[in-house]
Amino acid sequence: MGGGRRPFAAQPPPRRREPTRQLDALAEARRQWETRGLAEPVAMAATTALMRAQQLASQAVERALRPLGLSFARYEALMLLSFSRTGSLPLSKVGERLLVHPTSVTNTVDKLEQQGLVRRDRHPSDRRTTLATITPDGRALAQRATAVMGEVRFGMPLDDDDAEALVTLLTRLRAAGGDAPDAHVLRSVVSGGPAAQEVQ
Amino acid sequence: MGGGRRPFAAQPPPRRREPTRQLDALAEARRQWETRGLAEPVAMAATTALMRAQQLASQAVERALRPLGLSFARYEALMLLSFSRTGSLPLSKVGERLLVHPTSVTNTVDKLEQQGLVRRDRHPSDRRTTLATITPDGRALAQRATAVMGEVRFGMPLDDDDAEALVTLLTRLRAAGGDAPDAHVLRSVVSGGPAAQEVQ
DNA sequence: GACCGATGATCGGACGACCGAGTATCCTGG
DNA sequence: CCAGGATACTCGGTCGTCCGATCATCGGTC
Repeated sequence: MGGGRRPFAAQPPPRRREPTRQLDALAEARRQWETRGLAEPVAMAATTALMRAQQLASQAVERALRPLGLSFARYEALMLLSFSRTGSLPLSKVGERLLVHPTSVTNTVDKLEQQGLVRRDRHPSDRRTTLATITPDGRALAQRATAVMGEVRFGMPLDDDDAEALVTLLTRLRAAGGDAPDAHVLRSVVSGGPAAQEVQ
Repeated sequence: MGGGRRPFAAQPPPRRREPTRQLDALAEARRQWETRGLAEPVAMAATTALMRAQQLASQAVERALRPLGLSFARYEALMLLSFSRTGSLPLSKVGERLLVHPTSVTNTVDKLEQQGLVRRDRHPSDRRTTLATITPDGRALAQRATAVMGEVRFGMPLDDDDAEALVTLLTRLRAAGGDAPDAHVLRSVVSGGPAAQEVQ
């Protein structure tokens, strides 16, 4: 993280080293692709655009969160816990919701635990599973972080209309591309809708 | 990287451990956001969708490239060099085009060099700069990799129409969000800033 | 009740990207 | 000609993610 420019006002421009920008590297890449008759130029353009856009948003978000001692990954985990009824979830559940690898969850929770924002508890009945429980400090910080995230619009420079259109396209992408269900079980239980209820 | 599911056929489903999917964690997050009246729900949804989508595409791409011993970062660098007239570019140029931090370029070129795909040369006139030069092996591998990338459509599950729409939106995002022109203006203005503490 | 395939979490290792610093080298204004 | 700032690259350290493998536990089956 550390390139691009912070898209949003809020802060005074922090003097930092960054990859100097070129006019449009992506358009240039696409031009090359088409000129040379390489395969799937549109997909190529879409993927590279996707990666750059994510990079930009991610950088903006990480930058906003850093003063609070959080990363986006940890912030997400914290919010997830704060949404749960009891303030705690099995690590496996966290990974499932956040779509990250089990080892990443272990990692993230390690950090949050060191920071005193989360605690590890035993699961009452299943001794394999560990529960991550948000602490009062964790809740407090999550709230402050959410305020900050709102100020920078989550690193999303588009206005709500465009952002909504983006969500539509990306939802389609995720659906087509593998964000697929192992959810048969889950789904039937929860009463059919894609927008499932609170899963605990 | 190992989450999601590989959206494309090509390989036989490698039995691997992956974050088990849940129906739509993102829709759920948004529901929570709106229910609780938190700030900027649309931006939140767009950013999280962007990150997941990138993650999916990235995983698909990395997975396709791995058998060739390449990562997407290295593949991009290789293609960039292969597009240049002489097959070599200053490292700074590479970073600029690929929008990555100088240290990342050093890193990437180190790896490519170890693999014998790229060579480091002296710049004829400027002794500060190092040229990365693609080797014949590098060209050959880049070509094979491009074929593979075509087969998996660069990890892009959308069809060309949707992909094109996505490119349009993301281009707007990048334009609005900081993929901005070169920085001389900004630079000069910034000099007065006190120790850049970007506290909000 | 014992077996054996799933499941949950962790460890060690690898990558990519970043930041902060530090060393050369260029270049320009006085 | 030289000082001082800009530029190019590199090193050391952090973070997040993934993979492969390991260990304990669960749970269904025979």
